[in-house]
Amino acid sequence: MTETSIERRSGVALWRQIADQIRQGIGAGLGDETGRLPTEVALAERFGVNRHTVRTAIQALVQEGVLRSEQGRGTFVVRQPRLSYPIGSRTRFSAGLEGQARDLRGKLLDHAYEDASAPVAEALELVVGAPVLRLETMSEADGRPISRARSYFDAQRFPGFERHFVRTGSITMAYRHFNVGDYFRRSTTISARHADSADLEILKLSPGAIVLVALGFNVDQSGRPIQFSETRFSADRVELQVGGAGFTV
Amino acid sequence: MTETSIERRSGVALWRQIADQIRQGIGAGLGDETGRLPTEVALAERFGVNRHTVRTAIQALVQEGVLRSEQGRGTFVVRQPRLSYPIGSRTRFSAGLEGQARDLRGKLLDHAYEDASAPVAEALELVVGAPVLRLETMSEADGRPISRARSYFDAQRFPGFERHFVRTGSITMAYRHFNVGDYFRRSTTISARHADSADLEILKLSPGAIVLVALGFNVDQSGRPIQFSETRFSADRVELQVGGAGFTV
DNA sequence: AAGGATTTGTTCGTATGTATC
DNA sequence: GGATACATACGAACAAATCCT
Repeated sequence: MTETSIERRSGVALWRQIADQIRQGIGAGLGDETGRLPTEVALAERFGVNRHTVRTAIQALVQEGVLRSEQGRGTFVVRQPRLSYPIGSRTRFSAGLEGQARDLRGKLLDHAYEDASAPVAEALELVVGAPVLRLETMSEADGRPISRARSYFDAQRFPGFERHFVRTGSITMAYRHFNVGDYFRRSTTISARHADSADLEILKLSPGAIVLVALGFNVDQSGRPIQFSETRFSADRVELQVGGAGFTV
Repeated sequence: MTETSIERRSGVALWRQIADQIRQGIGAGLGDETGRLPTEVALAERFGVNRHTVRTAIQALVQEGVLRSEQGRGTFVVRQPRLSYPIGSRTRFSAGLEGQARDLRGKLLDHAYEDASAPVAEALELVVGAPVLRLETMSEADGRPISRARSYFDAQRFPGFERHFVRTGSITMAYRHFNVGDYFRRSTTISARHADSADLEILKLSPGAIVLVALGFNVDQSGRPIQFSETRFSADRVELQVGGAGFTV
């Protein structure tokens, strides 16, 4: 379903283009049943480049944890299927990924009380400058970084929200302390871009990696906005699932 | 909401990274109300690079049609807001983008009758090797390439489907000739990756560009699968919208 | 058990592209 | 525009680990 091709003088180094193609190819079943890649010489011939260039690409992917090289034996795919993250009216981090990973956890990286900027104020239906809580979080599945998120909450309605989140490790549980028993995802807007330096560090990606960006907008049972967030998923580790698979749209 | 950052020794030339950031920044409102970019000197300072490097980036974007430079006046954004493509149970190309562009059209690039591969057969609930129709299409909004898609249909249920599509320019209309009055999007799986060479050519992208990949799965009113497709959207031109904005989830 | 073939790992040198000043 | 520094890519040769006969 994907053709291989390399563009010279494109501003993107050949080794990076090759690394990207190999990374893609893995999802499409590159490598035989044992997970073994073609030899470096074969790959060099196939891409029309020197063996060194292929080696640089492979080293980047080894660094990333996608491949594993063994002298004398070959280079092998480290099997790590992409997590499927459900998006729908009941979107929640923990509930969606259960069964796909043994160890799921959310971490609070940072938090601050700020004055709402125009887009944040509009999303939360507050006035510009109203106090809001900004939460910087990240999530891991079996030790692999999956996503990072920046979320905004009405600081007057949810004072000390971050403490409840830290104690329970869950947004859903933290809401309970403010009598929000249930809540819904009103809308999600999905785009994609290159990872910035903060993404690279937090999600442990290599330069040039892609992130899926989901702008989410949650409301409580009465339809009042309670959360506005931007979540960035590592595009190599996650796909977003809308509908199907027996969950409520 | 997005930090600007440039990575040296990343395998991506600085001018390309800067071009990517400017392209993204345009969607986020970079440039003042007249669409004028900061001066080359200011941009160079902001990105921490030499002015020549910024010039190379700008020249690439001018070539791409995103910017326009005028000697003595400045560099200006050619306004082209990102289209918002709704994804839900009633996902249709034409209906979703109405009002966002004046001229919407779908083109048939290629078609062929083939034997179903394993994943296609599974999605359409056919046996492996059953005859299927493969359609290669693309779509444009006001002359800009928006997406390309590869779709599979049960060839026995929809013989000559491609002719009806060519005549009407619409999948929805083509279904009518086979007594499928209505149909639904059962599920959509979204991922992102670097554009391959076919993407670059068909969508008129530059190397290193990102595509949003949506694996979609349509069923008729009785719940029988009727279409399986992979659509690739230019991530710079389109965002995907799930829920909200007054359309049925 | 021995040795040749295969495959990855390392080290030279050279040319070109990218970015700075 | 020209000089300089560094990253990228190529080519050739050899070392080290593994596999197969």
